Amino acid sequence: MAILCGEHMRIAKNRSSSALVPLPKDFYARDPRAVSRDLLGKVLVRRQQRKLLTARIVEVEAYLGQDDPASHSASGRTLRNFVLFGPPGLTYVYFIYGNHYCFNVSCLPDGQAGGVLFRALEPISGVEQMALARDIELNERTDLRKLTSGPGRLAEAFGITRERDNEKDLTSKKSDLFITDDGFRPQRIEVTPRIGITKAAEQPLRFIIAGNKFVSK
DNA sequence: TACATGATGCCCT
DNA sequence: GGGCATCATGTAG
Repeated sequence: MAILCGEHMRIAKNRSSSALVPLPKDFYARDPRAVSRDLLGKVLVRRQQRKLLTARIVEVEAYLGQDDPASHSASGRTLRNFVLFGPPGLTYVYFIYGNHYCFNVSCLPDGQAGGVLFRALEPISGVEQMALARDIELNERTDLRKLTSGPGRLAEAFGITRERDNEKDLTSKKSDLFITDDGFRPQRIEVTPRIGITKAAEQPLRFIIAGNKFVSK
């Protein structure tokens, strides 16, 4: 597949003999800004039957919790957002605009609300499965950004739904959804205001790998 | 029980 | 660049 080229090819080869290890709970038990920055360049992994879907994290947003007016946890714990108040490293998946799921991970120690929204990924493996899930025809002219560039798109490409994945432990070795470190380090990270919000819209809490073409917008 | 709204994406112009 | 589908959720009444 053409997507496996350059840096990705080298890393894929280096990694092929070692096991895929989920990032530990400690990684997520920190301020969402620190987690956001350190998530850039890591790899989201989905085990799906016999297939392995992997993609590099290139764009995320930090949501700070009860002091952040734009955060779902701003007005306290509810049936929808309870995961954000619980232990770190758990998925928070919600349904939005009657159409899309958004995929987040809880941060900070148990009892403190906060999380990171995944906004864009760069596919590494399982591109055919992602295209199938997104109902996109795959050929030499396909713009691969349509697969995973945007929060709703990446959730669909990875088959992430609230029913299936909410409150899932991303740090468990048994999980079919987790994040791993393959050694890749972004050259440069940019920080910008968050996308699509009205409250606290000016705060620089969106983190992107500079120059990566899979970043949304 | 009713209603307003949204951490989006797609299609049309 | 703008309009709009579509529904789970939270909150008001």
